[in-house]
Amino acid sequence: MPELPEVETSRRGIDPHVCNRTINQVIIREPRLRWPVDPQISRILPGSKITSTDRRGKYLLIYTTQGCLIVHLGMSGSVRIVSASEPVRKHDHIDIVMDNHTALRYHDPRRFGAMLWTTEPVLEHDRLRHLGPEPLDDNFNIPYLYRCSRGKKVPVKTFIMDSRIVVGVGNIYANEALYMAGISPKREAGKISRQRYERLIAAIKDVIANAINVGGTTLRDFVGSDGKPGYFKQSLQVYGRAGQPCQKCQTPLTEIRIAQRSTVYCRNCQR
DNA sequence: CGAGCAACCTGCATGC
DNA sequence: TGCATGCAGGTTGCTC
Repeated sequence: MPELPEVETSRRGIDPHVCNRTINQVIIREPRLRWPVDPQISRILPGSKITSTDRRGKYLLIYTTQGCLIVHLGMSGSVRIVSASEPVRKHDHIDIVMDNHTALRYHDPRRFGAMLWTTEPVLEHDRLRHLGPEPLDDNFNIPYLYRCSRGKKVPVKTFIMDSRIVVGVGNIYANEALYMAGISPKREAGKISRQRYERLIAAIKDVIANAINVGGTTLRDFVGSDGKPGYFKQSLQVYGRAGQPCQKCQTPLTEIRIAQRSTVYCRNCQR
């Protein structure tokens, strides 16, 4: 479910419901996420106030007067605002209960996600320290990406999915951006010209910005109902379309695996 | 050091 | 109907 646009959509959805609320209780039903949830937070957080939310890559940041919760949704995680009395479903692992009897409820069947706690400067946290620039930021630009790519032997798809290079480009958007840029996902990152990286950067910024914008229109549903945003499916050009004709040249789209991830591309348009 | 890949989990679709 | 298999939007941390 969650790539960067979904995380941003979630953040925007919960923000007005959590900011300036005081935390009454933290209920940890299942601490075994990607990393164990610090049991101390059930003691520390009650009484403190949520001051703001932010996002770094796919990490959702919830700042409080005592420290910061760093939330990752993994492959299957979601957060939503519920009435604190709403019955829990399977995989509702954590509730942050607030003073108006609502709760921020964390749900994650596969438990690849995380909820970390820090009282240190957040961006220096071990999980965030090594992250590359945000894809929509101006410091994700041609000189930067071109320089990073030199000498890299990995396929360009693996390269742009590396969070040390740029954050937030997951499997879906990597496939889409490479299609938009006309670059084969298999091509060696270090052997791609500056000009072609220019196209690729534009494509990455475009696909992510569009997904965030569309996500915004279904924001209320997303938060209220726990449903998938469902926005992207219509606009996807290659992901999940193996065998179907390329929209530009009608060649059937090819599916291969790169670094164990499903990769779909047009072998005619993408070189 | 970089590159490749197994591992962490559950749910769901598919095929026998 | 039941069971085995393979796949899924992410990331870390092993090996070589």
